[in-house]
Amino acid sequence: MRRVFIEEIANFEGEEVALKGWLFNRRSKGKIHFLILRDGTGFLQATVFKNDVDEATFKEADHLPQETALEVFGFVKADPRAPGGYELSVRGLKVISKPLEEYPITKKDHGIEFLLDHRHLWLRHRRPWAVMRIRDELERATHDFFLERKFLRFDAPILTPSAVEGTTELFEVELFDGEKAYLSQSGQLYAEAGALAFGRVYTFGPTFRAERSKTRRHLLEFWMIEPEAAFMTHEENMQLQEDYVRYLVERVLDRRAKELELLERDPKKLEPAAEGNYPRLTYKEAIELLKKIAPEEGIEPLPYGEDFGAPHEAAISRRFDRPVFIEKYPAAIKAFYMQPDPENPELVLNDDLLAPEGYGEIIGGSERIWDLELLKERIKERGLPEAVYDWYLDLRRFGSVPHAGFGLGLERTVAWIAGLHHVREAVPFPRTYTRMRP
RNA sequence: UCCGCGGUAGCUCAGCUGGUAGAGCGGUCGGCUGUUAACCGACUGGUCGCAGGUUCGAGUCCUGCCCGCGGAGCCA
Repeated sequence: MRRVFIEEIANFEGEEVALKGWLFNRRSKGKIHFLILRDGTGFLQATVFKNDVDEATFKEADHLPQETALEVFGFVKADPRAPGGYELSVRGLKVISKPLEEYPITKKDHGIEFLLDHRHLWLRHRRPWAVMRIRDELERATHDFFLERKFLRFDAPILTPSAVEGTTELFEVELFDGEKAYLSQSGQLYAEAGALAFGRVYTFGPTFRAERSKTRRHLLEFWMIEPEAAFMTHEENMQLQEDYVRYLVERVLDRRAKELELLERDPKKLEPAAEGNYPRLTYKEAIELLKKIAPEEGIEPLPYGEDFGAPHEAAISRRFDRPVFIEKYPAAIKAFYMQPDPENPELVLNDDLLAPEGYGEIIGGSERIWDLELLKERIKERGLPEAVYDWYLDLRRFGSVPHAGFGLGLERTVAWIAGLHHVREAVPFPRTYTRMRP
């Protein structure tokens, strides 16, 4: 008998098959038991009729606890009463293992604290199932997109000697004899080295920020995709970002419709993002827009020269049906390595991409300073230790070229596309200011 | 770090001006031939976050601490 997976069950209508998985839920109706099975690829209803199986099997099926591991044999039937349109008409079953204790996650009413305490088990349930499959799709789409564009996958180190931007808090790691290293907060500087070696690269890896942040947009450990390309201009950088995000959304709409439906995420809200034509505001225009909409959004307008807070970003992003760029910020509030705008050296050639519906920033990018003297000057101005950037300055000493790149936060992108309230649901085992377990 | 809210059964919560600890869900057993978080009946279930104080008496009032949740700042 052929072993099949729930995902492909429709291909086996009328056939007798074997299914290996777990009991997700059980309902009984006298002479029929309904077993809801899961096998990782999906969820399927199995019916056990009294007349279809021997007496012992019928009785056993009515007493299987939730999360029993089992192998089920039966015929695949199309039935409109079955969720998903197909069900398994059971002829026999074999228990592989029974739970030793009562399974803690029940059918309803759990708070987020309890669920996160049991994240290792919660992952078996519908919502995490849908979210993780969307995350997986975004990861695969990322590799496909950059492969098509001839970007080399380039892994940046995780243990690093110092901060990239010198501002954010770092997690310290003890090496040998009192020597210290830090967990990477960005692969960007290394991606720049890669861009000058391979032309176009992207990193895809974990990054760490030791910030005592307690918001729906922050994790201590998150995954970032950081493309970097030699000779790429600010304009081309923004176009690449738009193409990339568009591609991600298209892929999820195309291949993860079922998961979106399960999450009650309306695909119509994502369709504009799959079309492109992302609006572009300059920092100055964004400040003006905020002045206009502040009263109805119930926020304070922002004086020119200050960086947007979360409520400002949310307010701006709510005005558009698709992601919106904000470009050319004042140099003073941005990182040291950003290239000045030739039209106004007070500004830099950078951009943030804000996801709609109030989700806010998912990308930060810029053209990088490629002139050695200017870069040295900026490092000095910010009071950063020049010695640690010595190798980075080498990139400007030997065959320096204009180049640009950006970083996309994976969990924030998953949260937006899947319609989640908090990024902690966008990663299998979230690490936050208040949570390190399981 | 700051502001706000909370911690009572395995889970989600109620518990009024202080007076013998409650419900629903879950679990177990039984019933039911199409359930959709099924339904019906019975049974099962407590260190009221921790420590101290006030009181004849504290889940309830007071003080301190711990933990969590929501938000801010910082950022992707």
